Amino acid sequence: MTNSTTPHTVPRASLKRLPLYLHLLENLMADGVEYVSCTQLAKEFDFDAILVRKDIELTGEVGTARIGFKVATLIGSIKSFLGWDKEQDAFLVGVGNLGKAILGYKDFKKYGLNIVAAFDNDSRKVGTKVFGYEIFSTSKFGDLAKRMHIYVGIITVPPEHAQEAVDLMVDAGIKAIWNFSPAPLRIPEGVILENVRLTQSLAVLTNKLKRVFKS
Amino acid sequence: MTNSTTPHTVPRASLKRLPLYLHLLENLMADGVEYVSCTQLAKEFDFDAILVRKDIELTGEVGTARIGFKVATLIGSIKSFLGWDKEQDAFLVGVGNLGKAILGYKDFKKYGLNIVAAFDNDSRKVGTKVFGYEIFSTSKFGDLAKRMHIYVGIITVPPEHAQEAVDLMVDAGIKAIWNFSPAPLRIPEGVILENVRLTQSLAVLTNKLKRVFKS
DNA sequence: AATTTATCGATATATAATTATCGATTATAC
DNA sequence: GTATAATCGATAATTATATATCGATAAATT
Repeated sequence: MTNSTTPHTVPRASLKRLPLYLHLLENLMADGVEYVSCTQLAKEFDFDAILVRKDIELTGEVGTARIGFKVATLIGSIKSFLGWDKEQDAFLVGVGNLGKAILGYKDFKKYGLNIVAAFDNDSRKVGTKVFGYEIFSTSKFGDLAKRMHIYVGIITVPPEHAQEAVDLMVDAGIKAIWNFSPAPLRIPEGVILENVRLTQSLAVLTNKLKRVFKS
Repeated sequence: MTNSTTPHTVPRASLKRLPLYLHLLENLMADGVEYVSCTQLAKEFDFDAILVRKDIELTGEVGTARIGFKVATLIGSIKSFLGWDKEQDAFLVGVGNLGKAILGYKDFKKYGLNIVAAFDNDSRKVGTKVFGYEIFSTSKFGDLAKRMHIYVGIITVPPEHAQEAVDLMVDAGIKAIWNFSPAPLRIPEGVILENVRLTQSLAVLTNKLKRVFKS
């Protein structure tokens, strides 16, 4: 279950495929399926079976020939490997359209992320509630983060305020930042920054589309 | 400006870096900067300068030694390479929290994506307006898409309805699908599918965080 | 019980992506 | 004017990632 031979560098690509497997495995589990092979998993995603096996290998899980992996324990291994087995509390800054959408998405809890409060600069928003979350003034961020031992911050502010939000979070002892703003951000050594950039994904789409129309 | 030596396979990673450069270049342009070198660009993102040069090479743009690239023409080359120089009309299906957030994000137009209408199954939503977009019944999708020559579809429905949305779009002649649902989707040959999976990004974040807390 | 088949883990190969090297070029400093 | 330094494009080397091969193993088939 635990992995004693974890390599120093986990391929980012593998890390991104594991949630896909997990999602499918949970469906299989719900359907009462007990065992699954890499071949089966691979078929679902049009991946190479060996690729899936190597990804699973990262989690430390071992399978049995001709049978595959036990669905229930594999789910546990992947969750544990991703850090989704124990809940991480998080604060969100920026209650605009995107911030609201994230607050409204209840499933993050299944992925170990528990948003506990939201913050905004706009005094008209402060004090209101969004999907059950009270909106606090950003001036309260540091105090509350320290008091509640929050280490994860989510940034959904407009790009021109994104660096401010980062600084606020860093000062408050935030260790990992999930950033949805398109601005390039500066963070000190030791703080983790993970960006969600919609325009990057759009770029891949439109570039491919361009070539479709060309041919 | 145009690129006669485009390789068959554009590295996806390059495609995702180009919008980063573009964003920065537009800021430089606004500041009146005329020329920029790969070294400068690389410094902004903590990339290797050679990596940036190779990415730019893909767009077909050529620079001059000791000077670099002309900001204005480089912006044009990147936009053209990404297919962002001419507008693509798009339909969005699924006006929930995320769908609304995307409808409210006006900047996509800058990236060549022009959302023209939104669709939802929920009869209570049909006929209402969200950020100026009228919400249509999904039953109207095919007709309107064909009539308006729409080739791009955006999926922001709950995962259990995502495949339906894909089928609807494919039947309507949609060529490229930008999918925000976490469900694994089946598409026919020739249709482009680009997924935005928030849980993948979250996986990278939490896995890194886990290792921070371990050490 | 022997044979076949699917799948495993381990190791090796191939492909893709990134980084390094090098000669050429052009502004800046002397 | 000549030397110096920065940066280019092109090519080579390195590293990372994905795929292929192979013996071992365990169920299914005969």
